[in-house]
Amino acid sequence: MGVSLRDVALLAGVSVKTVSNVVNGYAHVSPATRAKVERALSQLDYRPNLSARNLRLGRTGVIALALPELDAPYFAELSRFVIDAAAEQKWIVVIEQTDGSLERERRVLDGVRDHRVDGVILSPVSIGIEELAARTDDAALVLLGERIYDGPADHVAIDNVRAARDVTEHLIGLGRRRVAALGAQDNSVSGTSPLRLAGYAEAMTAHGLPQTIAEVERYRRAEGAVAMARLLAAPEPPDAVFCFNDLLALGAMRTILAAGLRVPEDIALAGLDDIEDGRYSTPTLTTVAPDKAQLARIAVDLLRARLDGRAAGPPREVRADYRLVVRESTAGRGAVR
Amino acid sequence: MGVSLRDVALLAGVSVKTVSNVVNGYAHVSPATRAKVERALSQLDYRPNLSARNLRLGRTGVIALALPELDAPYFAELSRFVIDAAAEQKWIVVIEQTDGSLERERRVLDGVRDHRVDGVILSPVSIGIEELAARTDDAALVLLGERIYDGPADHVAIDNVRAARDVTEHLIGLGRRRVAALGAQDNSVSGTSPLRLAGYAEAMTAHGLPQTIAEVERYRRAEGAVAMARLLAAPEPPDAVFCFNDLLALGAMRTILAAGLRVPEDIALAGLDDIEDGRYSTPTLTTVAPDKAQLARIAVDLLRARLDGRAAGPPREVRADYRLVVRESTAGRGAVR
DNA sequence: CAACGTTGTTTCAACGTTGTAAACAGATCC
DNA sequence: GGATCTGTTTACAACGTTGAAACAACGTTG
Repeated sequence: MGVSLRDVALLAGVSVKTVSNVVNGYAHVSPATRAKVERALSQLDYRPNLSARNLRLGRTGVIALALPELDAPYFAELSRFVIDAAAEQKWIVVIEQTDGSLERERRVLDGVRDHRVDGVILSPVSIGIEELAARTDDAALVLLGERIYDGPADHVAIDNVRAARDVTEHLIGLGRRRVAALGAQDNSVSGTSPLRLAGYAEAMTAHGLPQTIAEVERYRRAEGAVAMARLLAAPEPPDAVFCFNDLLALGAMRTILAAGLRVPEDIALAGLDDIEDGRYSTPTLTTVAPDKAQLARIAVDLLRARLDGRAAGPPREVRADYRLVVRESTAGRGAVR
Repeated sequence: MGVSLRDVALLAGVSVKTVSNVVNGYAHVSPATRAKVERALSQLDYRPNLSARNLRLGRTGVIALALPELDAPYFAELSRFVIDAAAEQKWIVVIEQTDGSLERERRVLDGVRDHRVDGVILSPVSIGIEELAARTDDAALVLLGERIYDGPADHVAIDNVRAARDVTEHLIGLGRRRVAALGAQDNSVSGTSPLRLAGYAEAMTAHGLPQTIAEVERYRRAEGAVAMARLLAAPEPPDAVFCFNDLLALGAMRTILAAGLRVPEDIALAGLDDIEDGRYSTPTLTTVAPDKAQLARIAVDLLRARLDGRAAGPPREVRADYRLVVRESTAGRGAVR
């Protein structure tokens, strides 16, 4: 085994606890001993044994962030923000990919009981409200995203319905009338698409416009491209498309441009997520930008509240901000953001 | 805190150690007590405290797998195999993305000293042999990939030079004479490209053929597409291209097809990595398939050897197998694999 | 029947850390 | 000179676990 407090104490000629005090920055240590200890510390290159510390403190200092997929840019970007927000609490984040599988989601939650992690931030896909409610552990848990509202745990998300309505309104505001929605899903695993569809429908209905809906299986570029091709093949192709996320929009954009049509002149295009790629596409992509940093911070704060104040309290529902970012794909090339 | 052995022991009316014995499947426990204990165990839903166990055993049961990027399909696929191989040792794998940054690579190695992980499987990019050799910790470390050979730690990789030569020979064997290499890098961070370039050069020289080399910055689809466009624009475009990985090849394929040329009739195309996408592209992609499962298993085995037998021993160099997988992109559509 | 082995169970100590409380030294006060 | 306070340091115990050793009960052997 490595160097322990005992070894350092022996070398410095003080008690183990004094070394511990120095390591933890305890105030009342005389400059002389502090110097002495610090010399011994660096001489032996002491590193605290985290297992021992965790055992003593009853906490691991690790939280899990469980997401359905990491290769989706939105989740990858969100991860960064969570890691940063957690770092401020001196927490380490382990990221788990669930693939949306029930078994994996369960296993992540078990991590709390196994004392592997102190808490979990979960973007649930398969696991149900009932099962979450049935869990007896006092697990600190924050739910993320659109799948579960008013569940048995703290929850943070943007207002998807309103966001979708805003984008749709924006497209209608450009004078477009044949505004299509791209990204509906009939496999109801995702909680996202019904909400965004609802927002779209609200806006269209409010303006007395007919709805055109293209379905996809998954939120990926390729699916966006294929679905867009179907829309183009219709007798009356749309003059604007609201894609339920940016990846779909980028796929759709490729199809439109490949067909010799122009964005936004022939078809205006908007997405949702504000991923990096959309800022550098040609044309750049209008989108809804969830405040990812805020989202992450809220999730971490909710977790901390549960961990600190053992105070149970009812689950909290929090909305994160978002803003509509108008770029070239709805404003014409060369337009200023 | 949760349920401890003590709680279970109290309920079952036995000693703490007996409960521990049952939990760990120790042989000499009478059926009667075992049943009694197991009832108490499940009644209280006991979960061992890993911090305590780790402290006692001096091991964490966790290893780190540190890769430059996870969104590259090759690394993503490799991760799976490492996780599986580690699971057989009852090890948990935490995956760290280093982005090839020196600081992150160092931090991963520090994980060993912090008792966060028992060992590390690292695909090094920035860290140098000298620094690795200078590390005083007895860290169990296995290096992966092409960057460092004959370093101060165990190492496993495929024979890149030979693999590259084999592919090139295959292309030449098709009767092609203007065989280009796509994927050279002048920023020498990657250890991969010089090796693959050397293999290509060996084969070309052996057949007295002139070399054509296209450079890229990173191994991504888009770069492959752009580099291929440059090759096509040359006065004498190639009739075969060996791309240094599959992503580059898939990018190149898009460019070729978009230019109205046929694969493999006009230009034969081969990659290296055998990623999923290449099996479903049109045409399917000829490639070198490193035995990823074997690669992963060897890495894990090397690590285990270091952890079990404290026996130091000199660093070991191991070569993993690979095979040339001929698909449509060099064998004509409809050809059998 | 004493010595010995086997099986089942327990006691003890230790892994490295930190909170609590107490001990200690020195300064200040009356 | 004793009491009190402040600042610094220490002894102790405990977190939950498991290896080593001890122990008890029982059967086997010479």
